[in-house]
Amino acid sequence: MAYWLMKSEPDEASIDDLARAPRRTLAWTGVRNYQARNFMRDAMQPGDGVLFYHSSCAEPGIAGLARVAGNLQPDATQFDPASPYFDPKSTREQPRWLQIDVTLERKTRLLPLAEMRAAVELATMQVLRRGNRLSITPVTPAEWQAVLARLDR
DNA sequence: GCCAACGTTGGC
DNA sequence: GCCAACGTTGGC
Repeated sequence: MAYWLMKSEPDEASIDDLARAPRRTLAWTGVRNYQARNFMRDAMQPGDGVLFYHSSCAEPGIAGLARVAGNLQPDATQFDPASPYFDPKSTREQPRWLQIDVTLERKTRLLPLAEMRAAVELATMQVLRRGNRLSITPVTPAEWQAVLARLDR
């Protein structure tokens, strides 16, 4: 089993939105970066652990634990001209972008970005790398365990 | 709102 | 294939 960190802007999809969703599951749409898409396509498996991260907000940080539920398919928003994620270069025959379902495991205390940066045992996390902009990044088992240990404090 | 960092685009 | 210009991300 693998682990991931997935960024979401709480204005669009927050941990509470996920908690309120039917079966506590949301389709992860709007990924428009090839590297992140390829993680969904090639590496993410149902059951994988997910650190749900709030970005571009007042209090960025990890807000909960989730799980990859599967159901990989073309991202519906790329075909919708009304959507900010509309991609005119994408076709139903050859879709560019994918979505995958994510299910909430549990909401946690917020683990703020500042605390993550200050934590020696989390220093290797990709999301903390300077200039990192990937919305999906792999998390090592050691990092996962370290985050869990810290969340339960 | 600012700005550094990065990805993508498109001319050549 | 190079690379400058541009757009986006995301913390502050």
